[in-house]
Amino acid sequence: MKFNLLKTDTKTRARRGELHLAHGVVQTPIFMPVGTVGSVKAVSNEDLDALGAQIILGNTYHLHLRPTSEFIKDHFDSLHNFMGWKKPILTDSGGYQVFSLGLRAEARGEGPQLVKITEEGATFYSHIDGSKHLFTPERVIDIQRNLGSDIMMPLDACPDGNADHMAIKKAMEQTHRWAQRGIEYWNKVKGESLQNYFGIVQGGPFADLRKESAQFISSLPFDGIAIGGVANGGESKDKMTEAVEYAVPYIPHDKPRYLMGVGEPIDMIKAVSQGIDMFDCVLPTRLGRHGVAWVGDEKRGFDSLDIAKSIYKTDKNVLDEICDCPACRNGYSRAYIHHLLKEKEILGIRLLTLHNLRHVLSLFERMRQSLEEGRFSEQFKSYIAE
RNA sequence: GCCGAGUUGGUGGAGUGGUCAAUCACGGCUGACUGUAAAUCAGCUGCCUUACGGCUUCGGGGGUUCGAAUCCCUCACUCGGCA
Repeated sequence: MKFNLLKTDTKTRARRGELHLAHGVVQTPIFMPVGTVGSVKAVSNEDLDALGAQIILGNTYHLHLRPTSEFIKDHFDSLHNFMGWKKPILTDSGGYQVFSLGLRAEARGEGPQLVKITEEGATFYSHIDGSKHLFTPERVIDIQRNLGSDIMMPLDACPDGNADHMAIKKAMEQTHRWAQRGIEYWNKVKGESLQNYFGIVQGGPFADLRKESAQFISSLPFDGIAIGGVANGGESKDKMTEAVEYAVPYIPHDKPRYLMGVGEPIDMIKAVSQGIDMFDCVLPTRLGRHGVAWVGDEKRGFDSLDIAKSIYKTDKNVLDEICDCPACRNGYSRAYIHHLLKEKEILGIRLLTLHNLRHVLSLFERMRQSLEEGRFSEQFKSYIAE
């Protein structure tokens, strides 16, 4: 893989780059829509192309359970062929799923027996049929090799962000040992593979742990460095920003940096100013399905509208006057989309999903453009980190 | 005109003597959602009160009863059937 740094902002750590992958070049900073089970919910590949998506996510956990990575490998050779998506794909490792399954089980009082983490890996039970599975650093690489993604993520231990220092340190150290094993395995099997393998920094909200983790993960020959565990368990926005701040200085400049699971437009602008290149988040798609439209921009401010509320019943405006998404460009009114939501017509959530994805993707287009033209910190001054 | 069935909160519709301010669904309001077990989930939804609690309700009026949305009488209206 090649990561070209094209330009660096003079006032912030923001950078404009180019990620060369087997299925194409990704312009950074970039937002990656999430397509967990091999589908960005409610939209097609053609939609994603038209919206300007350059790379999407798939998930090891879900695709392993169904239809299984072996099925995809044997019958279609790759996830790309299976779903018909020609641009790059990043596959997440399932570490986060193991974490969130455990949290859900705990919330239901089922205790931790649903997920068990040992030195070997993470044992968990399928949410589909209850069958028992073991994810190890090696197994998770094999699954992602079967899927043929452009970027693979390693199995990591992803603790509750509100856990104490000792628990988060323990999870971080586990993540490091698994990272080491993953790298050793990958070096053994990768051969001429064009796939890339990123590392994940953990350490929760703690400066010492984030530094230690960033240094350790950066010392391994990963193709890029991700920062994980910043959007789990409802930490405050400040802690999110601080966690990035603690880690970034110890991540080398010549590797792409990926902030996992973030997020909201204003959080991503801030993180770009902190030197992050890549983002993914379910919010634009999930909120779209839940009736919410993201609107606004850095000039007017950002806002979100709950279109299902009755105040929009007679609103003839499009979702966002300045938006160039298919819903806004073709004049679909808030009143009509409100009606579609009330009727539970699938077109409603589809239009909102298209709109929210475009909202985010066009924000990144503006950030890249402003970086190229040297006015990033001016254009986004209200939203960048101090 | 006669016979029968019915009239419950924004809507549909339970309830057929006390545990009923009244199941439930829809609608309404509020909130949540961040590497997707989510086109999902949670709370509120007669009036007053932060709460405890209090108050007025089940077509109108009257009655029986310690006690009625539930039983009786009557009036009004709705829907069937017969004329």
